[in-house]
Order: sequence, then structure tokens, then C-alpha cells
Amino acid sequence: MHKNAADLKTLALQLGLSQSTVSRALRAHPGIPETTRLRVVSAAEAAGYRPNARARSLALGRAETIGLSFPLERLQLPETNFVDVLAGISTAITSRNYNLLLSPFQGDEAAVLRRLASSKAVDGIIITRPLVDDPRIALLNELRLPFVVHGRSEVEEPYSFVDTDNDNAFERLTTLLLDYGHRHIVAINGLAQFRYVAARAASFRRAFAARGLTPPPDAIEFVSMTEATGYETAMRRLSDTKRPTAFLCGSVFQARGVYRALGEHGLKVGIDVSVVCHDDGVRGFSAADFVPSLTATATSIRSAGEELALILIDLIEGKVPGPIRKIMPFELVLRDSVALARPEP
Amino acid sequence: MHKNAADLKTLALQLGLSQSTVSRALRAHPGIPETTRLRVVSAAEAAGYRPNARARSLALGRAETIGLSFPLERLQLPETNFVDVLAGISTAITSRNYNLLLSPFQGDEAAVLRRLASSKAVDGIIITRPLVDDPRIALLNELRLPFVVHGRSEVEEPYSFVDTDNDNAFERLTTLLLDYGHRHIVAINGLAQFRYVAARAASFRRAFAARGLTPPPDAIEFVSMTEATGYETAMRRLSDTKRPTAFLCGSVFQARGVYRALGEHGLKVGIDVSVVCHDDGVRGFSAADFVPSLTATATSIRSAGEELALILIDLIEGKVPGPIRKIMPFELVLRDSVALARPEP
DNA sequence: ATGAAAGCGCTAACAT
DNA sequence: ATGTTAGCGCTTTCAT
Repeated sequence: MHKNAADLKTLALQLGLSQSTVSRALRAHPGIPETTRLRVVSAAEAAGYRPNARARSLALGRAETIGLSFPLERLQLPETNFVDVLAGISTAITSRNYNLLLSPFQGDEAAVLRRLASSKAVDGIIITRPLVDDPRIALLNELRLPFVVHGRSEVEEPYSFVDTDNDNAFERLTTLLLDYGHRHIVAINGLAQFRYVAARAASFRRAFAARGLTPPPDAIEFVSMTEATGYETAMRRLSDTKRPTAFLCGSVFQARGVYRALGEHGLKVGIDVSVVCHDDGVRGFSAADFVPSLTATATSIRSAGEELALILIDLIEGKVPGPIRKIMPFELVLRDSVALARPEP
Repeated sequence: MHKNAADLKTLALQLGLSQSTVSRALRAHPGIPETTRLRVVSAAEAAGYRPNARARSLALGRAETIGLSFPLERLQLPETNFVDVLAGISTAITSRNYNLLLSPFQGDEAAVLRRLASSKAVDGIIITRPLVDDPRIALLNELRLPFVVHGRSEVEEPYSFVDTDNDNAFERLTTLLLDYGHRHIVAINGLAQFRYVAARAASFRRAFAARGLTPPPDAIEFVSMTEATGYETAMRRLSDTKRPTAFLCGSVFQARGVYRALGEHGLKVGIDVSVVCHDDGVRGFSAADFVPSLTATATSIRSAGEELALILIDLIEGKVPGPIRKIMPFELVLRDSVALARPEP
């Protein structure tokens, strides 16, 4: 076999051609006759030649590599949709022949982004979980590093993003519960610092408003997206003097906690209390597998990951012009966790 | 702010120094007086200078990047310890200031490894889930790309690895059950193509042999490491004319399935039937959280991930000589899933 | 149709 | 203590 993968110079020497001709032949440049092209290609194959990525990226100014910057914890916590996003990105880069550089960080993300940008280690970057007013967007624009955001922010800056259709999904879920006669609904939302949480809260209120209703201020709970907080929140609200008749959860993790709390209160999901949820399609946490099965707005966070990478690569390669904005669709899947609201006791 | 991150040439020009002096000053080479060093460093800081990683790696022959090659599915299945390994690797590279290049693949891994090696995109690579006779090891040795294997293989080739102490863990678990009087034990193992599965089977038999016993040939089941197969296997074996008194599971996923099967048979874990398991410390799947809590040999697959990356980096930097072999320790944690074997009916 | 030469931005051996 | 020079391996004008 090819022991030491040859370089261009050696190859050119062997063929009695110049480096430039060999280089062009390998990339099928116009102006290289088929005969020499074939000769070069077969010689390269025989020698096991593959271009040196370091040299190539230096000369070209592109590394065919995208970066993903994320806080280290996102890989450490069990209840996260991050891995599914990562799976989607992985699929996309595989199909586009790109590499993915993982940039986990602890502490100062801005420093990481600055380093990635000026070190030219990647051609572009994906950032996740934008805040309502996220400083990273202005920073990346200033650094002139192509980037795509998973989610949206409220900043004025132009930027590309892929987001779930939070607005419509939550309005839909809320409307469903209202249709079933529920009025005393508790929405277990995420932490208020994230933009999508605000969007979801607004959608919840909008659905009420569409019927001339206004939910009480404490209808929306802003807590983290875990089973534990879902459980605690539900336990607390079930002790209210007037018990909620339905829960709307922002994630399957929270919904799990709600199911557990209801069980402990001796209440049956889909009979005594209704539950709906937004389902990102996280591996191993399907709303369909809940007992009883959970009515949810289903989307594929993995597809969102694919889109993120594909859009970023298109942006890098100049295949698309300005900022791309993509809203991923969802589907309302009716299952067994919703019943007509019981008449007030 | 620094608009366009300056390069070395510009910086040298500004300072009235040569590129090499600036370069040396920035890396605190001996022979650069403190005064000029400070002058250079502060100028670099002011200019927002960061070395171009592409140029640097070309000149240096090192990219300060390690690769992780894995089949795309490993990110897609919910029941996997892969993400925990990834979390460990991420922690390690963060602390050592390395980058991690993810190389998911579909199909031919050899091609991916060849490409990574000859394109010089990474300084070294981590491979996972070695087969009993794994061809990747010989290939990587031939390609002269530093690498570390997560797990062991039976090949003659020299190679570095980090592995769980499968032999002792499974002997220990088996001995524990034997101590409790169990003789009719079913070991739910992994798929036979992997080396660790063979090692575990041998350890199981060794524990029996140490008491002059021999387990029946069908005592060990070679199935995949999922809840579903754990369930199916247990259901099948519980219908045997002579019911097993204990199950030994290779993973918490399988153990979950076993718990479910026992529940369906109306059998109580830790009373009617005993269960033990090896616990990799996968996020969200702790043996401690089983109900009843599950006796297990506990190890940290995440720490293994950290070791993998640290060893690889040491290898790359020449800080250690030949192949490094590291066996990760485990701890036997006694919980509520084991009881004395009932006298035969 | 092919070659020569410059340059991507950095490091390091070799001066001085 | 600092500068000069020669690469690292590739792509890409610019010649011919």
C-alpha cells in the first residue's frame, strides 16, 4: 500500500508535470485535457494522495469546517435536546463533506468566539440558546464570521436563524385546551432570559385573548426545563385552593414531572386533569410513549440541527445572499392526555 | 474595537520589529528581554491579534486538534453511553486547550480514517467500540496517526487504550450473586462481536469456576444493550421451566427492561428475583434511581472519555513514550436489588 | 495546455 | 537581542 501519502510536489515530479498542472488536473479545471487528467488522477490514486487540509485551507482561506460553540454543561445534563441538535448537524456535515469543530467552553463565550474567528479555525459557526437580547449576535457580525443561530433574539442586528414555530405551537396548544373547556390552565414555561420563552408566553396569552379572555398573572410559570421542576411546579400548583384543570408544558421533561405529580395526587391524566406539551422529538423522550400518551405539538429538533448546518454552509459558500430565516414546522398530535374540563366543583 | 484582527507582519511593522521577534516575544521565548516582550504583548492585545490557526498548524505540523470518529447512529439512538464519553473528551480538551473535530460517518470508517490521516486535519484520533479483531488498529498504525482506543481488541498490534475493568467487574457481580446463594443466574451480555462482551462472558464463567461450578451454556445471552432486548430476554427466560433466580445485566438499559419484565410477571426485584448490573454512569440512567435501587458495579464512562483525550494529547505531544494502557476502576455499590436466593420450590 | 513564481501567515534555523 | 531567510503544501495569477 501507499506508505507515506505523497504530496503534490512528489506527484508532479513522478509525472514529469508541474505542481500547478497536477493541482488543476485533480480538481478538473477547464483547460486540462482529459488524457492528462486521467493520467494524473490515476497516479494520485496509486500514490494514495490526499491534499493536506492545513495547506489547502491556508491557501484557500477556507477550512471546510464549521464550529459549534456550547457550554460544557449541555453535554453533561441528561435532560437536554442538545444531543439531538448535534445529531442533525452531524448528518448535514456528513452529506456536505464538511467537518465539525466542537468548541465547548466554561465561562466566557465571547472569548471563545473571538478566538474561533480570528484564529480562522472554522469558516462559520452555530450558536445556540439565544437570550432575549443576545450580545453574541452583534459580536459575530462585527467579527465577520458567518454564523447561524438556533433560535431567535430580539436584537436589531441582521442574522440567520433556524427556530421552532413557538408562536403558533403554543397558541395551538392553548387553544386546544380552551376548546376542551379548560379555563384554569397552568403553563409551565422555561426561564425568562430566553427569547423563545417570552414568545411562548405571549402566544399563550394571545390564545386567551382571541376568546376575549385574560389568563391570571400566575398562569405562567417560568422555570427550568427539567423533570424535577415540572414535578415541583405541578405539586405546588395542585395545592392551590382552586386546582388547575390543565397543564401546558414547554418540554417533555417537564411533562414527565407533571405526570408524576398528578400520580402522587391520585389524579388521572386525561381524565381528572389534562396535560399537553411541546415535543422536540428528543431521543428517548417521545410524548407518544407517555402513559397515557401525551398530546403534543411535535417538531423535529434534529431536523432543525440539519437545517442549521446546511444554511451555514450555504452562507459560507456564498450560495445564498443575506440572512436566512427558517421556521421549522410542527404538527399537533392528539393523544390521550386531554379530556373535557370537568365542571367546577 | 479592533476591526480587522491584524496579522504578524502588520504588527511587526507597527512595532518596528521583525516578524520573528514579535513571534518569539508572543510565545515568551528565552532571549527576548522583558521590556520588548511587554511592548509586543500589549501591542498585540491592543490590535486584537490572534495567530491564524491555519498558518500556524501548517508551519508547526500540528493543529492542536484531535478527532473523534464514530458511526452517525451513535448520536441518534437514545440508549447509548456515547454522549457521556463525548462529555468527558470535551472536558479534557477544554482544559488542554485543544479542539475536537467530530467525524461522524456512514459506511466505510477506514476511508474516514485514511482521509483524516493524510489530510492532516487532526493530530490524533480516538476510536470507539473495538471489535474482537479490529482492523482499524493496524490501519492507524500503518497511517502513523496517533490514536487511542476506547476499549480493547485482541489484535497483536501495539496500541493505547482506555478500558473499563470488565473482567473484574463481572467476576465481582457474579461472585456477589453466588455468595447470595444464586446458582441459576442469567447474564444478559452484549453482542458477541465486541471484545468487552467476550471478556465479560469469560469473567462470568471464571467466577463460577472459582467455586468448582460451571454455568450452563445458555446462562449467557448475547443481545444488544437496550431496554427492549433486556425486556424481551428476561420475558423469555422467565418462562423457562426452571425460572432464573437472578439476572446480571451488562448495562442499565438492559436492567430497565429486566425490571419491567419482572414487574409484568408479578415478581418483586430484590425479593423474588435479584438483579445486578454494570453501571457506566450514563446521564439520566443511574442505577441508584431504579426502584428498587439497583446493585451495580459503578464506573464513570465520562472519566474514561477524559482519560482518552488526555492520553491522546500526551501521545501527540510526545510527553509519554509507547502505548499507554489504562484500566478504569469500578466500585461495587450494594443496593436493594439483591436478596438471598430462595430455596428451590 | 502547461509551467514558473508568488503568496496564504506562521515558525524556526541560521545569521549577526 | 534581533533580523533574515527558508520553508510548511497548497492554490492561483501570470507567463509562455
